[in-house]
Amino acid sequence: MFCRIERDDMTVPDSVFENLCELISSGTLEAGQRLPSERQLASLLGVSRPSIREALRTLDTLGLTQTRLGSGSYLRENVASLSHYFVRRQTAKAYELGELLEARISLECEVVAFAAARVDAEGKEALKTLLEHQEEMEDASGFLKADFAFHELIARISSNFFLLEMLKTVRELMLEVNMDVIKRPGQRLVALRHHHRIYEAICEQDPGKARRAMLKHLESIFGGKKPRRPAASSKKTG
Amino acid sequence: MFCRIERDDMTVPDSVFENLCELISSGTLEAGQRLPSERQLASLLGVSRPSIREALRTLDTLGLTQTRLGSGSYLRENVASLSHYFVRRQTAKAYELGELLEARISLECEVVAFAAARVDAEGKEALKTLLEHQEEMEDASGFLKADFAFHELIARISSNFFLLEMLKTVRELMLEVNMDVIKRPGQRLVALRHHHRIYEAICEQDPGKARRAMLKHLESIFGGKKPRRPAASSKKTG
DNA sequence: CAATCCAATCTGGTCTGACCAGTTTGGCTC
DNA sequence: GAGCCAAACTGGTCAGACCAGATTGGATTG
Repeated sequence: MFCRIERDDMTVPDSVFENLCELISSGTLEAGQRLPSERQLASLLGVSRPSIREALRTLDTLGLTQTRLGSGSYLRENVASLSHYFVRRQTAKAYELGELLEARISLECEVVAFAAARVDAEGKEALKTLLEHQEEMEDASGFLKADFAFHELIARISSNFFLLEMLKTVRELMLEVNMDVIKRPGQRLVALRHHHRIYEAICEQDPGKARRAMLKHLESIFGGKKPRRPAASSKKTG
Repeated sequence: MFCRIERDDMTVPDSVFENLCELISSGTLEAGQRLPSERQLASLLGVSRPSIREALRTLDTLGLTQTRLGSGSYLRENVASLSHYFVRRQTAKAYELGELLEARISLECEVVAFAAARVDAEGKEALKTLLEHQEEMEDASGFLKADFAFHELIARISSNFFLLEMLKTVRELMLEVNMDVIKRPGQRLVALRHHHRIYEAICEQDPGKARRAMLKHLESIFGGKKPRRPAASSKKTG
């Protein structure tokens, strides 16, 4: 199961890191599962504990694992998210809300267009199920969760995992704002209606329509907060 | 200059990390500059060397610093780039070229539209200078560099640093492909002509035109390689 | 005097072994 | 059977040592 791969140009912790990455990507370790203890890993890989710790630190920094004192290192459920990276980096650089919003709108519109072009029967069915599920949500938190799921599913249907990750990152960075927005009275009904329009456009496999529906959705939701957005669609002239 | 900040819920390396981040973001340390040695830092902050090493490892992982054996840890010039993060993570997850290409096209088109809407006289002047500089480039490597600079300047003019970072990441991940493409005969002249069109559209502050010019540019450049792109612009119907 | 070379001394890389502080676990008590 | 407590885990931190690559400055040499 474990074997130490040695490359000349690589430090010991780096090679340990690669070993662990392989274990993760190969599926030997499953989401949420605990990794062997530092001492066990050190013994198994034939290196010292500090080297293991540095490798684990890298995994932690990249958001692949989470380490709990006295308990162990656990594989994160959501390996794909970039947010940890950004959160850590915010110390060095913070993004303005306006930028995030703009980025989100840009990405969502692109992604939904791809989704509309690539959706299949299964995808339509899944979207419909999610939509019905969201309608039943009573509390703001549950609604927001369903909202995330809806947007994420669209991104998955788009089949572009790079855009998916970017979008996920933006959304997670905007978590608080989303929570504020969703609590506004009447907001949920509006959001649901918009989601239905987006869903319909995707079902009709009409990228342009889907894009416009998404744009309208996001602009209406964040309308009160937008500080600037002079060129959202492609036909305006500054 | 240095002081150890202690928070209960934070580990020693984490607090060291924050300290160093502050030094970086405050500008006390400049790009390219060498950090104090591990032993010095340990002594200054009153912690052990392993703790310092873990903090430095985090900085390295985040791409903020670069550590050279026997020499020291240096602040990276390009602190904002995400690419290191991705490169490291590729061990756990790799993106397909098609996805990257798609993401790049999406992002570039959005960004250039914003740039066209927000450009000022200074920005136009800078673009022109870059363009003239690129025309003088003889070798493929230099041309590619100038190409990067042109696209990056557009992203900067767009004033959205989040999109800028994403785009930068995509571009760096596609570095090899770009190199291959730029070596094709006649490719450079075509690229230059397209760049001129984009430049003109930005100068006219016409986001739609800029977007179309950019789309044409990228699709023509990567045309031979594109595996899929059914919904690039906003008016097509799948 | 200038260029060269080499050794002292920096730097990071790694290991050992120890101790502290939380968490988990299993057996003991009630 | 439920609750509790201690032993045996786990990660967190430290000290000190040694190796290997990089740097530097003085001694050597042209």
